[in-house]
Amino acid sequence: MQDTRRNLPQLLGDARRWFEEGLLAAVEAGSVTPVSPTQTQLFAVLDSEGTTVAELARRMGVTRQTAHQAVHSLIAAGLLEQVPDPASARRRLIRRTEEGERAHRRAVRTIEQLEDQLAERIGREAADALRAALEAPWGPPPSAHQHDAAAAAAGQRHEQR
Amino acid sequence: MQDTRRNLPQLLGDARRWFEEGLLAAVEAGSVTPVSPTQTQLFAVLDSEGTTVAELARRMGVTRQTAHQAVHSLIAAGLLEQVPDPASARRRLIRRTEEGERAHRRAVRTIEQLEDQLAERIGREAADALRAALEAPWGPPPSAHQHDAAAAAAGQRHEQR
DNA sequence: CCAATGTCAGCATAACTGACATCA
DNA sequence: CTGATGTCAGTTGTGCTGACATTG
Repeated sequence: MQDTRRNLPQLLGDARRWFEEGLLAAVEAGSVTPVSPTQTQLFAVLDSEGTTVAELARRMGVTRQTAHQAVHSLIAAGLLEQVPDPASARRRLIRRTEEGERAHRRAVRTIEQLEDQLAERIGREAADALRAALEAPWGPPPSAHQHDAAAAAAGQRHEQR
Repeated sequence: MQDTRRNLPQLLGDARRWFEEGLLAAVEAGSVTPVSPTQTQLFAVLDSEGTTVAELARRMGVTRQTAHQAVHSLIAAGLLEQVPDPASARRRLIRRTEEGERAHRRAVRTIEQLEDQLAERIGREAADALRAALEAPWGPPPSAHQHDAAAAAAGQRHEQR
């Protein structure tokens, strides 16, 4: 039974898992920092100036409540902190603590190393092509109910409901 | 702030979501077949001759129980059926029903169309390069310490416990 | 008796929706 | 007042572990 080559979405999922397993292994080996996939993503969308929970939720594509919970657990872990926004009393900015900053840098370096290792295995060209293809503007998923044209124009392929 | 370019794992995740959203939208538009990501994967690992639940679990990289549950819900939906294995009474083969077969073919076609649409948007070369890079043998995730050498020798980048 | 299989039950986690108080 | 925000629930779905009967 010819499966018309392997499933592209499945291949993508496997590839992501490859990275996440590598990252997880490295993190577990190097420290006791508990890292869930969600927390990884949270760190990825965090900027160093500080961000509100609602904004983080939008970037991750989840609800405020979900983001709130993820942030909460990371605050409990000592990696994030909440500071009042000087510009507005109702907002609270989420920032990395010292330790969170260290953990983040470590994670970024690990991912870079993984990418390098990947290049060694499948060739630098293939790895670069992979990144290039992924970075290209894919636009919104086709036939996804299209008032999203606006969101597409907004540039990202995140949807913010 | 230069984030050393975007996160490769994150890009992979976004790409997969692009496909899954497209598939979901198409399926929802075309029929009432409820499709969860797990069920998608289940169909992907199913072969037309029929397979046992335990085997499916191994292919998906989950426990028998998890696979069993996924299969169960799809049986309830009328897409799969259980038939006794003529070769062994303790085994029961999982197969697609007529309707399941149709749904599967539709899904496969949809994914192909999505891939074509992607090629239109980012260029055929980039799309082919993407697939080529993903299909290349990545090997086991690095730094997954050395007792994994055995698992690596086992061949796949699935782990089967 | 042993090993693999199919299945039932309980638990944990992570996403969601609902509701509400607060403040610009 | 309206709307956005932060937060506290409750709910659902999906995966896991534990346990057990069946069968080769």
